[in-house]
Parts: sequence; structure tokens; C-alpha cells
Amino acid sequence: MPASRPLRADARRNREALLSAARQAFLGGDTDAHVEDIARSAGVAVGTLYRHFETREALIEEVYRKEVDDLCAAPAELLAQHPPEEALRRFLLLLVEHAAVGKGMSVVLESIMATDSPVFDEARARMADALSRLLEAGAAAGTVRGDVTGPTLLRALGGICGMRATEGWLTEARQITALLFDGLRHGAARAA
Amino acid sequence: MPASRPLRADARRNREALLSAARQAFLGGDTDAHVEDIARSAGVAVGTLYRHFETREALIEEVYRKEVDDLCAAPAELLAQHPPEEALRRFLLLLVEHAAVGKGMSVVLESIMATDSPVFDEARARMADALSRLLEAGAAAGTVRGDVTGPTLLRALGGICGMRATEGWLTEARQITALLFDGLRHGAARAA
Amino acid sequence: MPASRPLRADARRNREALLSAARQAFLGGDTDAHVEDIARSAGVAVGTLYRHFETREALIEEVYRKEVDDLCAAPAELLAQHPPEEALRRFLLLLVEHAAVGKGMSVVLESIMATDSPVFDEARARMADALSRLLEAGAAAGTVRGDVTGPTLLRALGGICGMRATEGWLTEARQITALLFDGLRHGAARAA
Amino acid sequence: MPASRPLRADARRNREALLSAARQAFLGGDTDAHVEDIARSAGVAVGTLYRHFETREALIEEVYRKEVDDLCAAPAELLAQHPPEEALRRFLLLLVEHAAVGKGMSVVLESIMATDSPVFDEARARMADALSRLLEAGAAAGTVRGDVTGPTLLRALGGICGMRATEGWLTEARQITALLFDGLRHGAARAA
DNA sequence: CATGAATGAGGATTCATTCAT
DNA sequence: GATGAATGAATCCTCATTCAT
Repeated sequence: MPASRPLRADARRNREALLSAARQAFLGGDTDAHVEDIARSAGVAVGTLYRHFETREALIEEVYRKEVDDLCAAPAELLAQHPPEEALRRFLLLLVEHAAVGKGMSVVLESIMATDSPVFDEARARMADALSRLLEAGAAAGTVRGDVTGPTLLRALGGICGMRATEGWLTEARQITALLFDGLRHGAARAA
Repeated sequence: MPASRPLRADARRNREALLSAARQAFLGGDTDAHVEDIARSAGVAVGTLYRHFETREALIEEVYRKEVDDLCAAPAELLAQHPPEEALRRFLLLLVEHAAVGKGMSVVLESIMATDSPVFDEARARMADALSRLLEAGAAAGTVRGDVTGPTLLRALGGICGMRATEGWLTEARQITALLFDGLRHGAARAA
Repeated sequence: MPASRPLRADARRNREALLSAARQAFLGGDTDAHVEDIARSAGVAVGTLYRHFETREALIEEVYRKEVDDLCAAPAELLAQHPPEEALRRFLLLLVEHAAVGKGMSVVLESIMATDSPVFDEARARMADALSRLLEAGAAAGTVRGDVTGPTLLRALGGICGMRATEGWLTEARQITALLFDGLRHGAARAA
Repeated sequence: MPASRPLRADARRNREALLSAARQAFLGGDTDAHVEDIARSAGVAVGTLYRHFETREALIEEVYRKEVDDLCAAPAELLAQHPPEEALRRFLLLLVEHAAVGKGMSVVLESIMATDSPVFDEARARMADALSRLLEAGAAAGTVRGDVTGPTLLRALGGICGMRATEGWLTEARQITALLFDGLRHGAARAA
């Protein structure tokens, strides 16, 4: 008997449906989404939701974890294929594009940084680590200033990616990301 | 009955007490503060709160309006006494310092930008205007890039000022503000 | 301003109505009575119930406290007017009669003794004290055995007064009370 | 299909395991034990529980029936070997000792008497019968008063055996049982 | 005007029971 | 027969808002 038996096919389907429905809701901006509604739009009853997730918070946490997992795979690949400076630039833009296609990056970043909630501690830490790695590689190469840390940059990105409501926000978001990137290179000589 | 009769002295006192209590609560970070609690800490009953403010949201809105009023006076003065670039730099730092001394700038900016709520529409617009004026002056002088707008910059500042919970807050905030400022100058020649 | 301002007339009325409705429900035997139902039968909404009583348990506790208050006044009076043995006999019968007229003594005693819940700790202690006083007086007079304590006797009474469901239970209750009383005297010489 | 086909060996094993687990739970004092938990501690799933017992109540009922079965065998034996008065005394003490060793007599008696639930009707009746037989034998012999019935005595015993939580449990229980017994003999001459 | 009591629509969570696998 | 996932009614409690005093 395995430590944690694989779920029955229909159970797994429901679990996925729940995560997907929650993702739709939370990342779509409705951070107060009701469990009842999430369950309903997943096509199951609340009881089923609670069978899969101990509490409402646990469900949210899982949604965010998955989202962050996806994003945190990128930096390693980028660093393998580009000079650090370029890898950083691309990752920053990746976050922005990701947010643009409604993949919910905006809410993820925003939630991660705008609250002190321990619920997001892990997600916060992992995103900051991803950025730290890029910053450190750039600093080591002398092309990015070395006095900016991952957590700090993460905060700024939260502001950028939180720009949901605006008309033409992708343009704006790209722009200010470039601004930040310029700032990061600007002081390279001075602050490294 | 005049559009807005002057309030009796005690009524005005209550109104001020309520705004002050709400400010304490909201800007102190408890954005879910209960009306009952706010009323109590203002030394009045809920009924009085509702006599002065239509709804809970109206009270919040008023708190933010006042806060933003204070801040929006600064750009004009700064522009009168400094070259545009320096005025912009000082205003950005002013926001950060303001947030630093617990005057609630962080929550103001964060709330203004992180939500789509029409409640903050006006506050958002006025802060963006203040920044626009500074950016335009800098662009006119050729020392600041001209392709960044007030609303866009406001978003980025929201990210910075939302850094409440972290250790070493002020240092990080100053740093990233400098980063942004560098970015704003960096492209001056190119983008103006 | 008094330490605890007297309640407004209508508020007190509601409070009484709630206690009365709860009494009806709990002492009537429905120990799982729903707050919603209690509120409704008191003619108020749940919110009102919760304004007067912090939790469901707090309400129950208050009901029991009042009930026990009433009963615990009796022993002192009885001892003042009768020899201890007779006072004891009368108090035992008083409990039984009290239960008989639907005044809820049965559930009170039962709840007090059949659960370990700390909710009833105080009520339990006071009832036991009342019995202790009577037993001790009787023991001192040499007419009641001295090796039975209040808490012990309280348990036995719980069994007797719990006889709700039976046909003709008052007769039975009186009978077994007499039995106990006989037992208490029987060993007087031996155990005092 | 015979009225009650003999169960397959493994089915019977499950049934026994369920009864045993339920016994552990209910008689151990957790009268609110969840079916899921009972099933788990019996090493089966809920579905299996429901295959053997129509409802949660049916399971409880069965547990109590078995417990009472065991106890109701005693009076006949005791009467065969002792004078009625002594048989009664021994049976009363047997109940107490049984409760003392955690065999759950306390909960059985308490549940049987403290509720009106028809679930326990049969158990109640059989226990009362057992006591009636002893009382009648004693009355016939003239050593026990004849005006106390089984149901009545059963109630009193419920109170005694409900004394679970107290320090010094067994001592108190023995004592009050003796008290009752004394009361039963006390009036023998008078009431027979 | 001020008070604070009353309202009542939710909202998260639990658990006996059913039924597809 | 056994499993355990799914159901969903039921329950306690919260809190913005209204309104009698």
C-alpha cells in the first residue's frame, strides 16, 4: 500500500476541476470567492471541496503554489540560454506577458506582496528566490547593479503587474518594466 | 436649506473624531475594520457614524481623499523651488518617507492601485495627475523620459509603498525608488 | 455613569424573552435546541440573541444559573425552620416537586451531573454545596449518616429527577426519594 | 432467501469489529462519535458499516443491546445461589463494579434513562425486568420493601452510575448504592 | 442629533447517508 | 461484499445597516 494511494479517477477529476474553478475565481480577481460558488462551478457540492481541501485557505494556497511553480521554472532555463542581464530582462517581461494573457500573474504577485498573510509565505519566498538568482548572476557578470535583492524587486513587480484595470495596460506594463530594467543596469558600475 | 449647512460644533467634532479613528484603523493596516469598532474608538455610536457617512465605503473614501489632498499639494511647491528632475526625485522620496512614518501612504497607494473599486477612482486620478505634472515638466526640460505617464508611474509606486511588512523597509523602498528614478532619467535622451 | 448601564426597556424585555425561550427549550428537554429556533420563539432575530449572549453556550449557562439560583435559596430557609433531618427531607422533595411542575429541575440536575462539561461546573458546585450544608447539619444532629457528601447525593438525585419519560413518574420519584432518605437515616448511628 | 442467512466469515468478522469499535467509542463516553471514525477504527470503510447497520442509531442500539444482554444474565444466577436480598445487593454492586472497570455500564445506564429515545426502549425494559425480578423475590421473602418497581430503581441506578467524571468515583458509587439498598430494606416491614 | 438595539442575509464548515466504482 | 468519494441540509456565528427610543 503506497504512503498515499493514488486517487480514484473521478476523484482526481474533481480535484482538478476544483483547482481550476478556484483558479478562475481567485486569479480572475475575486479573492473573496465563496466556497459554495467555487464548488458549484466545478460541478460538485461543497462537501467534495472539503474532502479535497481542509479549508478555504488550503485551497487558495494550493492554487497559488501551482501558479508559482510554473513561473519559477523559467529563470533556470533563461540563465542557461542567455547572458544574465538578458535572462533577467526576459523574465521580467515573461511575468508581464503572463499577466497579460489572463494567466493570473497579476493577482498572484499582488496577493503575494500586498498581504502579510503567512499563507503566501512560501510562494513569496520562491518568487523572491527566482529573482535573486537572476540578480546575482547579473551582478556577478557586472551588468546589473548588485545592491538590489530579490524581495525588493518582487515588490516593485507587484506594483507593475497589479495594473489590471487600466485601458491598454500591457503597453504600460512593458514600459515600466523596461524602466525598472534600465534602473537596474544604470547603477551597475556604481553599485556592483 | 443650504446645500451644505455649517455643522454644529459638536457635530463637526464627531465627524473629525470619526475620520481620525477610521484613519487610524485603515491606514494602520486593518482594512477590514468594523464600523462598530471605528465608532467606538471615536467615542460615538454607530448611528452617529451613519449620520455622517452614508456607508462604510463612503467613510473610507473620505479618509483616502484627505490623505491624498495632503500629498497632492506637494508637487506644485516642489516644482516652484527645484528643477523638474529634482522635484520628481523629491516627490518620489516624499511618498516613501511618508509611508515610512506610518502616515499610511503605503496603504493609500496600495488600495488605490490594487483594486478596481470606483471608490478610489478620484484619489487615483488626483495622484496620477500630480505625478503627470512632474513627469511632463521633466520631459519638457529634457531630463526625464517623456513616454511614461502618471498612471503608469503610480502603479509602480504602489508596488514600492506596499512593502510594509518587511524588515528593513525604508532602505528597500528608497533603493527601488532610486532605481525607478534612474530608469526615468536613463531613457531621457532616447525617449523624450 | 453606572459601571454597567441599565438596559433599555425593550432590550431587557428581549433578554428576558430569550432566556425564557431558551429555558423552555433546554429545560423542556431539547438540549440541542437551535439558536435560530430559540430566537424565533422569543420573537427576535438571531442577531439579537448574539447581542445578549456571546455564544450559544453562554445562553445555556445563564439559563442554568438562574434555575440553580432559585433552588439554592431553599436550604437556608428550611434549616431555619426545621430540624436538619426534616429540612433535608423537604429539600429532596422540593427538588422532585419542582421537576414535577415542569420547572425543568429534571434536566437541570441531569445536565449538571451527566456531563463533564465545565459549563456546568459552577451550577454543579452550588447544588452540591446546598446538599452538603443539609447533610452536615443532619450529621451534626446525629440523625443523618455523616459519610455521604453533597456531590455524591447530587448524583443520585440526578438519576431520580431524570425520570421524565415515565408514566406516573411523580409517584415513582417521591418513592425513590423516600428510599434515599431512609437510607440516609438508616446508617446514622453506624456511620456518623 | 432465508430470513437471516448466516453471514460469510469475513462479513461476520467485520460486523464484530464494528460493534467492538462502536462499543469502545460509545461506552468510552464519546456518545457523539462519528460513523466515519468508528468505521476507520474497525478497519473498514463507512459503506461496510452501513451494510451491517441501517443507520447510526441502529448501531448504537445493537451495542447497548449486547451490553444489556450480558448484564441481564446475572440476576437469575444470583437468585439461584443467594437469598433474594443478598442477590439484589450483589446485583446492584455488580452494576457499579461493571461501570468501574470501564465496561461502560455508566454510559449504558445513563443513556437508557436520561433519554426518552425509543432507541433504548428495549434495553430499558429488559434492565427494568431484571431489577423487578430481584425486587419481587425480595418482597416475597419479606426482606425488601414491595412498593418499589424495577423501572423506578433503574432510574436511581442511572444517577449513581453516571458519576463518571468524579475523583473517587468507585467509593462514592458503592456508598450510594449501599444507601439505596439500606433504603430498600428499611421499609421492608412497613411497605411489603 | 445621538444612542445602541435589532435585523437578517450570508458564509464557512460538518457529517450522516448514498451510490458509483 | 467492500470501498470511500460525493452529497447537501443543517448549524453557529458575523457585521453592515436600519430605526425605535
